[in-house]
Order: sequence, then C-alpha cells, then structure tokens
Amino acid sequence: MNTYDLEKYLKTHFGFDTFREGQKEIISDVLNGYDVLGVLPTGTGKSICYQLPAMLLDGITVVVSPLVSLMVDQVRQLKAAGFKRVAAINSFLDPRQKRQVLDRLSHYRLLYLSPEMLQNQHVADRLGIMDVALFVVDEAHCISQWGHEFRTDYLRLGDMIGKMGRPPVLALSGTATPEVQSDIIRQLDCEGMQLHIYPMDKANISFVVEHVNHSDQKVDKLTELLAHNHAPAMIYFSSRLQAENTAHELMRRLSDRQVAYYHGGMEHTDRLLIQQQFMNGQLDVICCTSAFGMGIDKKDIRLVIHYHIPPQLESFIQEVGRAGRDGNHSISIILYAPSDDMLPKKLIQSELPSTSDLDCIFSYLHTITHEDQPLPVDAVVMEETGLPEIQWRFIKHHLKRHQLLEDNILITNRDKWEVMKEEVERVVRDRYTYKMMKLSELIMSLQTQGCRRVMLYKPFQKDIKEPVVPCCDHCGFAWQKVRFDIAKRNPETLDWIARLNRLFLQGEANG
DNA sequence: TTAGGGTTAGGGTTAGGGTTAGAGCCGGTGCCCTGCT
Repeated sequence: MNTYDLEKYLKTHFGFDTFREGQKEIISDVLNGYDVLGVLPTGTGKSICYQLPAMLLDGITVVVSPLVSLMVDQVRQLKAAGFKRVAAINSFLDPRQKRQVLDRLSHYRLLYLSPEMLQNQHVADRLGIMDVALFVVDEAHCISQWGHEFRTDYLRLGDMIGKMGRPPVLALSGTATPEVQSDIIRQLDCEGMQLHIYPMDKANISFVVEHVNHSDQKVDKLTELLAHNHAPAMIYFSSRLQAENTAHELMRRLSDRQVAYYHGGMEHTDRLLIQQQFMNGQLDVICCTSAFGMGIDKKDIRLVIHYHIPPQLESFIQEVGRAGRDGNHSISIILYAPSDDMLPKKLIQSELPSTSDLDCIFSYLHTITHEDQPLPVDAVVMEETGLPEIQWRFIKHHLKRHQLLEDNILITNRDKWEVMKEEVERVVRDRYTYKMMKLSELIMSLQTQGCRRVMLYKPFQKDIKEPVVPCCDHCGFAWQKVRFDIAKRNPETLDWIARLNRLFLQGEANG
C-alpha cells in the first residue's frame, strides 16, 4: 500500500485542502498499481486523478487525449502552475520540435498524445524503451464512441499498452454507461479494473419533448423559447448547414441576443473565438453540432435544446449534462418532428461501407496485392474505389489487425484474407444493427408516456436522484411556467486583474 | 546565429442509396502531414 500523504501533495501542487468525491480513492488505487476506471461527473477535477500520481511516480505518465485543444490547455495550465516537466506531441509541433520532445522524453513526467500519434512508429519506438509509470486514457468513452468507426486508432490502445510493458492503466470519463464501461475494459484489455463509478443523473434539470408537425415549425418554437428566456443556451444540430442558417435566422428575429454557430467545418481560430465568447458570456445562444462540447465547462447554461435528435441516449445524456453545472434549475428541450428519425439513420449508414462497397474494395485490393507493390496513398485508393475516407480507414484498420498490411505492403495470404473479409462483413453487420438499435432506443424514449427522467437514466443506473426542480413534461412541468432572465452582465465593471484573468486563464477550471 | 513565434493552404469529401410507406430529403464527430513566409 502507498503511504503518501496525499492531502499534503494536493495542497502543495494544486492548492486545494481537500479532495473532491472520488479523487482520493482513484489516486490511491493508481498509486497502488491497480488498473482503474473512473467515471466522475465533469467539473469534479478528473485530471488531478493522474496529474498528482504523475508527480509522485517514477517514470513517465502517458496521457491519451482526444483533442489537440484539450492537450494544449492542460499543458499550458500545468506550466502556468509551475509544473514544467510536461509536454504534448501533436500536429501543432513541427518535425524539429517533435524530435526535441522525443529526444528529451526521460526529462518529462507527463506526456500528452492523441491515439493517432501513438501509432507513429518513431513515437511508439521511443515510448517502448521508456519506463512508463502510468498509461491514462482521458475522455475514455471515445474508445467506444469513436473507436469502432471514426477513429479506429482508439481500438489499438490495448496493443500499445502491451508494447509499453503493460504499465498500470487509468481510464477516465465524465459519462460512461455500463455498456461503454465494458467496452472500455475490453478494448484496453484490462479485465481486473477497479471501478469508481459515480451516477450521472442530474437532479436540477427538467426534461421536455416538444412535438412539432413539421421541422419548419422548429424555428418558430426556438424563437418563442428564447424570447421567453434570456439565459445561456445551446442548440444542438446534426447538420452544419442548418446550425448556420438557424443562427442567422435567430439573429434576425431576436435582435437583443447574441447568437453564433459552431461546427467542425470552421477554421480553428474561429472555433476558439466562438468558444471563448460563449464561455465569457458574450454570447447568449450557440447553434452547434456535436463538435461543441468536450472540454467546455460553462457553469450557467440554462437551456440545452435539441433541434435534431442525437444518435443514441448516451450522446443525449452527455449533451444535456452540459446544462446547469452550477446546480441551478436548467431545462432540456427536444424539438421532435415525425420525420426526424431519418437524419441519424443516414448518418449511421454513411459511416459504414455497404456490401457492394466491400466487394469493390476487396477486389481492388486483390488486384494490387498480386503486383507486390506498396499500398498506394490513401487518395489513390479512395479515387479507385470511391470509398469515403472514414470507410477506407475502417478497412485499413482491419487489414492491419489481421496482419495483412505491414509497412504499407499488402501481405499475400489467402486464408487470412478470407478470415479478414468475413470478419469485416460481420463487424459491419453487427455495428449497423447495434447503432440502429441504439437509435430506436432513443426514439422510443421520446415516445414514452411515463416519466422522462426515469426513462432516460433507468437503463444506466440503479438509483435515480429525486429531482430538486419540476421533473418533466410528463410529471406536470411546462417550460412556459419558468422564465430565466439573467441580470445584464457588464464586463466593464470588472477590475483589470479580473479581466486579465479572464483573458489568460481561459478554461482554468476545466477537467 | 538561433530559438521561437507566426501565417496560410490543400489533401484526405461534394452524391448516392436507402432494413419502415412514399415525397422529398440532406449528411455529425479529428487527427496528421507537407510546405510556405
């Protein structure tokens, strides 16, 4: 057992007197060498769970993070707090800087990486000879949510852990349902993980589903809602274009509100600007896709509105969880039209290759395998086969998994090819069925006659907190009965120190 | 002379297909690499 005086280190390094719920238990288990899965609500300081051990353990702590912006934030905050032995490797570094970090790896206690960067041969080789004290997966639900199709390098983390000599593993997430938890454990190959799971239901949110006959009525409904409530609001869309168009329309209709949009197709700098403006309270309403969320910890969001339905309950819980982090009353509203089910269905279809896509790509690969040439660059393969990038990467992942693609050379092995093909076909079928099932689960929950809160959280946890606010529209709540009206902010009244802090310590409270 | 900071652009994409009903629809999530001033 470790004998650290953890409170002392917490005070020295982070300036806090006491741990928040779950932190100490997780840190103790980590220091005792256990594999740990921690599911802690956002805003409870998940990052301390590995940052503190990283300072105490001998060797380097490797942190896998899904977004470059999150890594950059973390590194900046740690350095600002006086902890210098931290670095991140990502595409923001030029080759020389990258080499420098890798050459000085033993100097660092904490290293942040994306799962893709971990697949870089040079990086993997260097880490392979290091003494890795702890392997951390931050936002670990990404393994399950993104790994199977979108970012398949998430599924290779288990292998990488092996190549690093099997250090203790810590997986952390803000929302991971039991199903996602099992997937994380399976993918990381950590059967004996210590579990520290805290419930994710929020007692201060009222749930509403507003049925509309046609999606045209949604903007009217939004206008009505926002005119009635003057408070920070997020509106989730599944389409970039509609997020933009609706933002423009709301700007026109609600001249006293600051409205903006945010999605993954925008320039990095624009995204950062909008995000900061929203955090600072300079924007009232943000029309966004699911790109907006991770790493955003604004306390006073009162309304989370879904213009489109998300693809599964897990996403909905995550998105709704961004409301009311200050504990005050907040409302979740879904605007639901009968035709809304189509869009998520199409999205599910577009990320998985069809049977004919598979036939096409396999016959193409077959022809070039015979030529014994290196695999052409991705652009050529996609040109030749007509496969979207996401689907080609999915196939490539399976080729590598079956050792049919090594050093960019396709391996001739008829038996392995047959096995691989069958497996890919099976995986596509299973994933499709699974995702459609998850979607129906969500749609069914919208059509329920019972309590929405129970319907939402019951599949994921035993006990549900008694709400401290009106529960849902099926329990007698009507959003019209509530009126949020924030006092007018006046940033000019802040003294210069506070204003500088706002500017320079963006996201300080994150994690 | 060097370390460090900075910007911009383009490549992965642009239509087909569909496991719910019948006419019109409309598409989310990020990373990394190369090369430039």
